[in-house]
Amino acid sequence: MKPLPRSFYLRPTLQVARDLLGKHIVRNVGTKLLIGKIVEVEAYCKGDPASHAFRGRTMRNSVMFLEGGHLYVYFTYGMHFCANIVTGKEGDGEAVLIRAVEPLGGIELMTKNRILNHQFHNQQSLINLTNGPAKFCQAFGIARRQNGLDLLDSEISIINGTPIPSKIMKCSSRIGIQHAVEKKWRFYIKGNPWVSRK
DNA sequence: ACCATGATCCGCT
DNA sequence: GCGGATCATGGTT
Repeated sequence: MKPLPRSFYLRPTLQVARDLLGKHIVRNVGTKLLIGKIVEVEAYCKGDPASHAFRGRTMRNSVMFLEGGHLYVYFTYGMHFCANIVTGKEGDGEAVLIRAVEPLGGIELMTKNRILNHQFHNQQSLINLTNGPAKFCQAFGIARRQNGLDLLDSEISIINGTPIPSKIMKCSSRIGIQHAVEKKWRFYIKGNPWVSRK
C-alpha cells in the first residue's frame, strides 16, 4: 500500500482530522509490521490557545511548523509520549493528535512494547492496548526518535483504510485541556471500542 | 507552575 | 464494574 499523498495533509486541519478516521497507520519495525486503524483524533489549529504552537515556535514544538505530513511527537507528564500528524503548509503550526487506534496487525509486538514500558500489568486486554494517545505511542514504539519523521518516506506511514460514513462520526470537546473547551475539535468513530471516552 | 496521560486506589452501585 | 481523586515523573517556559 502507498502512503497518502502530500496533498492530503495540506488541506484545512479540521478536514484532515475528520478524514484521518478509518485510515491505517503503519509502523515498520525491522521485518515486522504494526498496523492500527485510526478511531479517535483531535485537531489543534492556528490561534488555538490549547495548541502547543499558540505561543510561537520553540525547540519543543518546531516540528509542528514543518510542512503537512510530518510526525510531531512530544513528551508530557514526565513519562508519556503523544503523536500528532502535522497539517497545512510550512509555518502554519497546525496538527492532529492521534488519540486512539484499533489494533489490526502486529498485536504481539504491541503487547510486548507496552509491557516493556512497565505500564501494562493492569487490565491486560486488547482494548487497553491502544485506547489512549500515550498507550498508542507505547504500543507502536513511538518516542523521541520518531519526532519529525516524514510520513511519506519513513518507517511510519498512513495508508487508505476503511471509509467512515459521516453518520457514525461524532465530535466533542477535546480531552485534558483547559483552554478553548468550547471548540468541538475531537473526532471519533461512534461505538468503536477503542475510543478513549464517550 | 504547568502540563493534549495513565495506573491505582477507594467508595459506591 | 463504575467514576472520581490521587499520584507518578520530568521537560518546558
